[in-house]
Amino acid sequence: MESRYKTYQYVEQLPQFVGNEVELRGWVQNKTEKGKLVFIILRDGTGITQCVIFKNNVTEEIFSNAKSLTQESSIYIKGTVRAEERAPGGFEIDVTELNVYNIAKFYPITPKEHGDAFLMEVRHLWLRSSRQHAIMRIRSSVIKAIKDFFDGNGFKQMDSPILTPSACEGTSTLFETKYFDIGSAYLSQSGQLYAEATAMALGRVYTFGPAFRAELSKTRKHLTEFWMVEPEMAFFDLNDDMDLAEDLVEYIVQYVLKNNLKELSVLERDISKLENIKRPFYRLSYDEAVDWLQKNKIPLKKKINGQDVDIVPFPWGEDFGSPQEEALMEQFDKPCIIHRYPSDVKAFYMKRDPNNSKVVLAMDMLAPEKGGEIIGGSQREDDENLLLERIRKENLPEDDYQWYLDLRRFGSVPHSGFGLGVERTVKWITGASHIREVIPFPRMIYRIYP
RNA sequence: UCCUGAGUAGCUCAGCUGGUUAGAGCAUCUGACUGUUAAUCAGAGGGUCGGGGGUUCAAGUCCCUCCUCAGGAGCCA
Repeated sequence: MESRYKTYQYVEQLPQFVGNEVELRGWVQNKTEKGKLVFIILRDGTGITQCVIFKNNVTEEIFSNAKSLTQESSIYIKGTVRAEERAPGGFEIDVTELNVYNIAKFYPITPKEHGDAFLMEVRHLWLRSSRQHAIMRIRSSVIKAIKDFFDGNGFKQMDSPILTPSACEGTSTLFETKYFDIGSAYLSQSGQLYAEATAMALGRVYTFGPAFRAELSKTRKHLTEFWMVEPEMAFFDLNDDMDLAEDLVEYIVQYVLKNNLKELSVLERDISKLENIKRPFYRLSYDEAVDWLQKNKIPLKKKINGQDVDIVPFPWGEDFGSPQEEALMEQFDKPCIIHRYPSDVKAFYMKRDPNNSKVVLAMDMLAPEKGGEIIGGSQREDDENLLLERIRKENLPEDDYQWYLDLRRFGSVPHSGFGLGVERTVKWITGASHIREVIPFPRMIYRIYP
């Protein structure tokens, strides 16, 4: 689509301008001087290119302006594009004109190494660095892929409320805020329940928005504010749900491979590992997973009276923690879905397995290479009485769930859905070591600045 | 919240068993150089050693306390 708005020439278009004059606008990533030469690495958001200012080719004023440039100063340049092997990226601009928008003073992020704590303090500037730039472009691709996938498969997007009257799942700690005279409102931890209602109106829907958890998690895979896409499908059973989850993840990874090879290379990501992400993925029932843990003597780590205790063999009925998930995933080179968990460790809205009342029709997708849990989903309980029973058992406020029970009173149907964590997925695909790197401005316990 | 670890220049770090005026590289500023890629070379400026208290003739160093940050656990996307 041709833009109606003002367009400029960009670094990413340089190959088509070799031998011609271009005008570029951007920031000075680095500058070195060598007598009558000034080299500038110009960054314009689409890429970087080297610009050379040779004293004899420009006016005295331009040359002295070039010498006075500092890291991250913003400039306009005009010059001729030339293929140049010695330059990063293979192209170089012979500069004839230079205008300065702003001379940056004392940019704090130097080309040397920095610690994480410092970089988080200057997150608003850190985003300009090549690694963060690459991650943000991949994040944008992942979101585009998600929307394309659902839009192309007959889904309608619906938006769930962010302010909610009570907990969706009843378990997590929520952010609370005053809501006029009505009392308290809570920031949503999931749009799922509302997506279920909308699926009964539109058939197949997805909700895509932020989720908030006030838990005191302090790990490299948790944020207090994160983005989640949650499809919900009427007339889908657990198997349909798992098929859809696999298709989605395959589509996202292949989309990124098709569109972001340059970024993946900046991140030094092993492409072959991503190329391998094609259906079918692996699937294990919880029972099979527990068998494997027991055979391989993977313990359950528990705290009993303040003492760390390893329980072997792993007892049936306990939920998996990071140590179990990581051990299980070491054998796989593709994502693995674990399904049919004990009902006691899963949320109240999950449907009981008709073949085994001890388990629910739940599924989690774990990513390889320590990607961890990227998807959690289930077939939903569609029987009014069984659902009410679970709500009472978990001591949830029954009144708040009357509308949700209505969905089971007026034309209840089998339906399923899942939630995919955008940051967890981007972290896995990019190979980032910490989730805070894959969202522009991470919100974590102990950090809300900048 | 619990466990572990760390705070020394703008940044990354060194600083021994407590002992003279607190050290380096990068960044900043000045100068030199026509091919730099984290350029190099010469010079300059830059410090409440996280805060407070204590021990001592003497504390960046030892003790107490508070603060901040990082990693892990549980919870989960």
